[in-house]
Amino acid sequence: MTADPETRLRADARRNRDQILAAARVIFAAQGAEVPMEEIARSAGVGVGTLYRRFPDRDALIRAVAVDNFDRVLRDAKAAKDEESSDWDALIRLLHQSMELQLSIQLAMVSPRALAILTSDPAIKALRDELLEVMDSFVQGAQAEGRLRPDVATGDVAILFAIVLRQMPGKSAEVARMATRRCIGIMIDGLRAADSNEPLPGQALTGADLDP
Amino acid sequence: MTADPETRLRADARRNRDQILAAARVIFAAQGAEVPMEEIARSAGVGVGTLYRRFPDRDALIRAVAVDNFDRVLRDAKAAKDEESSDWDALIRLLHQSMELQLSIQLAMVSPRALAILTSDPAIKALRDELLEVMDSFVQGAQAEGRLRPDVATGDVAILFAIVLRQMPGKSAEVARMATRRCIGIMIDGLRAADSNEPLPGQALTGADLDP
Amino acid sequence: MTADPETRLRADARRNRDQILAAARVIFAAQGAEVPMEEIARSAGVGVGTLYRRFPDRDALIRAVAVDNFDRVLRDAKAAKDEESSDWDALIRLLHQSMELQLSIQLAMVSPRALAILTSDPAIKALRDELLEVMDSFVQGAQAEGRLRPDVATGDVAILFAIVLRQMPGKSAEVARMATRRCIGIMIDGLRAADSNEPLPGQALTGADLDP
Amino acid sequence: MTADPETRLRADARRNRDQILAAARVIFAAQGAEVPMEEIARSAGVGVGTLYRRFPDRDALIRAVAVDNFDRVLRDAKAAKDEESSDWDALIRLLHQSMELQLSIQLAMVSPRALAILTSDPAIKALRDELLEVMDSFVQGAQAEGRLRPDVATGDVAILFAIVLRQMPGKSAEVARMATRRCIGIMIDGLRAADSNEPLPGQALTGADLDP
DNA sequence: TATGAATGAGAGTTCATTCAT
DNA sequence: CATGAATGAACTCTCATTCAT
Repeated sequence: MTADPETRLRADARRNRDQILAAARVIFAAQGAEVPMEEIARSAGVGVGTLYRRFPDRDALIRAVAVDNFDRVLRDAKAAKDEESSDWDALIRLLHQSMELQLSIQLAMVSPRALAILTSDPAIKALRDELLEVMDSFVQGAQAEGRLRPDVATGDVAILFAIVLRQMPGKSAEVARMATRRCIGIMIDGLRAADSNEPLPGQALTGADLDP
Repeated sequence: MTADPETRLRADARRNRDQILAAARVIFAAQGAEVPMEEIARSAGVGVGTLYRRFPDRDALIRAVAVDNFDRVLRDAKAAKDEESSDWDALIRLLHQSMELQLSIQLAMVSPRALAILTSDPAIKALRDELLEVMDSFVQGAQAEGRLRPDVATGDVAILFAIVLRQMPGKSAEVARMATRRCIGIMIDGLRAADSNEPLPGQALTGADLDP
Repeated sequence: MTADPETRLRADARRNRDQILAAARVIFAAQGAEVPMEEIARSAGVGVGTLYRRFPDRDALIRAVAVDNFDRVLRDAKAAKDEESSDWDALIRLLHQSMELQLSIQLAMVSPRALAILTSDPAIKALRDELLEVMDSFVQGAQAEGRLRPDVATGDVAILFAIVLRQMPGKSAEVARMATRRCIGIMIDGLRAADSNEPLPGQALTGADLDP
Repeated sequence: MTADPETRLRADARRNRDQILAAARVIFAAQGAEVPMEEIARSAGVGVGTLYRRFPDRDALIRAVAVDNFDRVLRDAKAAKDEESSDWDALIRLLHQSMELQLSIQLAMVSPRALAILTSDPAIKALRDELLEVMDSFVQGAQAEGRLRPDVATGDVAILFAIVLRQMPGKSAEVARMATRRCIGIMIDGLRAADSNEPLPGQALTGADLDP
């Protein structure tokens, strides 16, 4: 009955792994996934050798960061489901809360390289699919509640998430945060069910439309 | 009697310059600004040396592509101003039409490096400022027409543009185009003046808020 | 308890550093300071990467070689001071002995580039100034002894050193060595105090005259 | 009876050739023989193409500059022979006068590359040999006159010339000129016949010793 | 096991030389 | 014939990854 490999790490090794992951998360979010490995190691307070012992190459590190990140968002989503009284409110809360998402997005959308890595990893695909399922329940529920416009599907909402949450480099953290909040507000108004809306072009995008 | 240096190039040099610019535009848009110079040269059908003769280094090439691009968008914006019967319509048209913008956005927002280059170039700043002025007239006009919600300013709209138009790597061109159009539709609905809107948080963002 | 960074290198790194310095010394002396870095690395038995890890760029390597070299000459000069019974003899010995000087000279006088690097480095300037001081004491002493002609100063002597010791490329080592020894002999005769000498033109050159 | 190819050049071509040669002489003397061809062309006021039409490659240009230069020195030497009343005086005059030599020296001694080119060109070898013959007559005559020390031969004197006349980069033209004159003075004193001289080591170096 | 040194492939850039205008 | 554009090999430097200490 051996446990998950990560579980068996010695305490210090464990600590190293966590520090590396935390450092990589911060650096990836701020500068993208192409930073020198040495910089990540330094910022984690370990040598490159240690980094490579834990993550055999850059891809593995990117994957680990992504898994960690999707995990957090998924936990957020489930909490929203449990704690909010309507699906519309859960959706809105997730949207407002998930700054975590920014990193997934940054990773997934900024470099074709990172994207290729992520979409080819089954563990990540599983997490993403699970997240899409939760969102799907939000979307359908909110439409049933009459609060989400009926001509969108989960894919539309996910893309809007992704788009709005992408990092805005070069703005001060202050401005970026406020701008993001305002954009989310506008987006939510655009998603709200309303008679005046002209129908959107094309077909509603489902979760499946987001694949490769 | 213009003496623009570009004008004085020999016919073949001119052709090469244009091909390089076109190739760089396509490649930057698809893969970001960090692609090997050799790849750009090859795709333009010239040797690296030629590329470097026209653009002394990568920064110069990025700048040239950006200038070219802002130029096009600015022309679009002016055409919209002249040909549409209301400012709201002009704004909508610019938004729908300016796929060109995608490249500016890609360049400006994807890599911190490209951003630094662009914001430090006065010619580009001038073009950007001019574009913001045109958009400002659209925004104020559309608000006067009662069709654009009053709690946004030009900065908000520009950021939404930027955000929505960023390339979505990894999706097929087909899906990406449709998704973008749908997102724009939702965004426009969110921008439309409506009684039901809750007020947005913070202050309306002006063009000036977009600076460094 | 010195903490000189060089002292803290791991044994193998230390060895490599020394080999690189030795190889560079030989190659710079033979071919000037513009040789491909790869050639230096190969001749030191390491990869380019190693060379660049120790010396961040060519300039740093040139500087390190120059410091090393001035150090040796300075040691020679001090030994001459301590061990010879007169200043004239010390001067003559230094002149005969300091084949080391050839490299400094080669570096300092052959390429404008190397010259610029060296004159802008304070550590090197300090060593050079210290060497000039020792030579100055030789010169003044030997003049007091009545054995060095009175119408020269340290700058004259230093320039003669520099000039005579410059490498003669293309001659066999054998011929070059002999030719240098003969030139030094002639030069010494020219420096010897003698009634028959016509006065030299201009003012005696001091060490200060050698600055930029 | 076609003339020397150079003679048949059209007037403008002739002018270009001369300008290139003059520019190259100046630049080689100041910066060595490794300067970009484009810089030479620019400074001559022609395009690179023109430079290459006249001189098929860099080696040819170096050779042409060297031939031109040896020519001048040889003319100087012959004038000295004709106009001075003793061989010693002719030798001294040549030494003082031949700043021209600086360029030959610069070319011949600074870069192994230039040296290789020069020693392999028969036209240059011929000129050099002719120059050595004239100097040889000076040396033997001056020794017969009892004014030049008997333990040197033409090779020694030529090497001293070469050594002393090499450019001193980094000094102001003012200082460099004065320093050179003073060094020549010391050297001449060292060459003067005198009882006090200790014999030089080794054998007197003849012109033949200067080969490869 | 952790560290940081060594390696070498590859990217950016320069420049000698050729060739179209 | 003059010009300056185009080419590509060579060089400098960086960084992912491996390996000795």
